[in-house]
Amino acid sequence: MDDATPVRAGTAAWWLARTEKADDRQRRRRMLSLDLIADTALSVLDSEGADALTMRRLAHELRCSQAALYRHITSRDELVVVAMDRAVGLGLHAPPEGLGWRQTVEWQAHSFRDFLLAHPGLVAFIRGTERLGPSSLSGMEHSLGQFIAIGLSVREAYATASAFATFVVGSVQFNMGVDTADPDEQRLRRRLYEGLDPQRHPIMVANAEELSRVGSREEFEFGLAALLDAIEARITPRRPGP
Amino acid sequence: MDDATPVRAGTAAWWLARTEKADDRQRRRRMLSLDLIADTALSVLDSEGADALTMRRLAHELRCSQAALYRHITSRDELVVVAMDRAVGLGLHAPPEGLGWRQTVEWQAHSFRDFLLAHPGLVAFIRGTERLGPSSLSGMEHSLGQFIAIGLSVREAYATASAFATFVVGSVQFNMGVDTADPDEQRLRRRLYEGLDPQRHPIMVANAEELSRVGSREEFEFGLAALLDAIEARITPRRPGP
DNA sequence: AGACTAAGTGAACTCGGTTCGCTTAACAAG
DNA sequence: CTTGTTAAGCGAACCGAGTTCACTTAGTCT
Repeated sequence: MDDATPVRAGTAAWWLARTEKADDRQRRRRMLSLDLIADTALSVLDSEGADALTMRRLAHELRCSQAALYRHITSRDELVVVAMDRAVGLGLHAPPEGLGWRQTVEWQAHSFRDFLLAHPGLVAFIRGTERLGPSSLSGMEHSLGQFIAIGLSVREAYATASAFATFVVGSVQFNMGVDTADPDEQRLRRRLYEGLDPQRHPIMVANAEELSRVGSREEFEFGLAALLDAIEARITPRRPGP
Repeated sequence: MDDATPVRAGTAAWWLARTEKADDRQRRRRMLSLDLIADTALSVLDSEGADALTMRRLAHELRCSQAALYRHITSRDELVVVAMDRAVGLGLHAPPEGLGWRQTVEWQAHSFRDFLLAHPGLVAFIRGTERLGPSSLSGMEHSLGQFIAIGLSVREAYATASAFATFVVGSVQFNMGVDTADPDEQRLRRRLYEGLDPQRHPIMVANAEELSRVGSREEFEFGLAALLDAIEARITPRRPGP
């Protein structure tokens, strides 16, 4: 049997296989469906985080047995991938029309970040375009169009869009679970910085107070502006001067 | 008992508590020590990935019982945090002296990325500075110094350094487990792009061939250059024009 | 009506992390 | 040297996760 090849969930091969047999499903109709499972998984994921999403919990929520779930998905890994794409399909919207490219990209970046912050359970599972479903690629498509329209090559556009996605994901992942605006958290961070070896970390010790108050949003805005500036710098030389 | 507060491993509070009682350890000497455990965990992590690192496996490797591990570590979470800091302490080196700021930062970014690629098991556990141990903060300290030296405020320097770290982490995390240079992988990606709905993804369908060949390194270099350019622009706002 | 097959079930199985009560060994004081 | 104290370590369990298996149920198609 040659189809025993272990196809990792979310890979290109996997998505191909899934879309190919998508129509075969739902002929025998019962209650359970892939979408229903994905939606339920998503609601658990959002309300109680990644750890709360267990097969038992999901089965209980759907009032079916655990084993029944395996008729629609082959593993928990796959479940997460499907739920992720569903979330993206539901939660990621196209940017408003009529904005300039810079504002559009900015809008997308913020929108993507807000989306991830709204679904903290998903962040850990995010991977690159190789692991995204069709829904997840829509935002990418839009970015590509924008970047190509302003003069980047297809290749550059892809690298640029990926860089943005990378940065957004990194930003959220990097600051997962820590509320940098929480005064208690700030105080702890200050004490941590102050307690470092002044020989090895002179700056952090000296500026503990100030550093403890820099939030994750500040860092995000800086990086975002930097990427935008870089694009601007890259396309303006080719523009006919004023 | 007020110290029953659940202190999450890796948080500022946790590191403070740990350093405070660090000297109490190792008085009664036996075979096991925190460093030994961390080193062993690391070697398992590096050679066989995050999933292979189980308490049973670790105990077997150290030829002790699982329960013995809990004399030094209170949970698997904590184990990972400790191992991480140990890895950073061992694997992250200071940049060579005498480079300009731009080259230094570039060196650091590449060094950090290479480090993460060399320890793929660690990436999933990376969090922001709030969750880093003293060793992990050394690179940050160096960056801060550089950025302040070239004219950024402490606050800006921190946001900037964080943005770099964020981007590096995001880049590795985003492309975890996918070898973009692998021809098979490229072929699959191309087929995936080609198979998309041309209505919704016209650009990706039309440029499937080209897109499938853009690697993760390309994206990384673009973003890195962008961040560096942004700093340059920020510190030389009004350079006397030619 | 009967064969076929997908959907769903309940009970297991395996393998994680973690806890419990116990033993062992190092040290300090008498 | 003995003895009390305490940290280090042990074996065996416990609990909860993902997954599989043999089986039943209910549509669908001759």
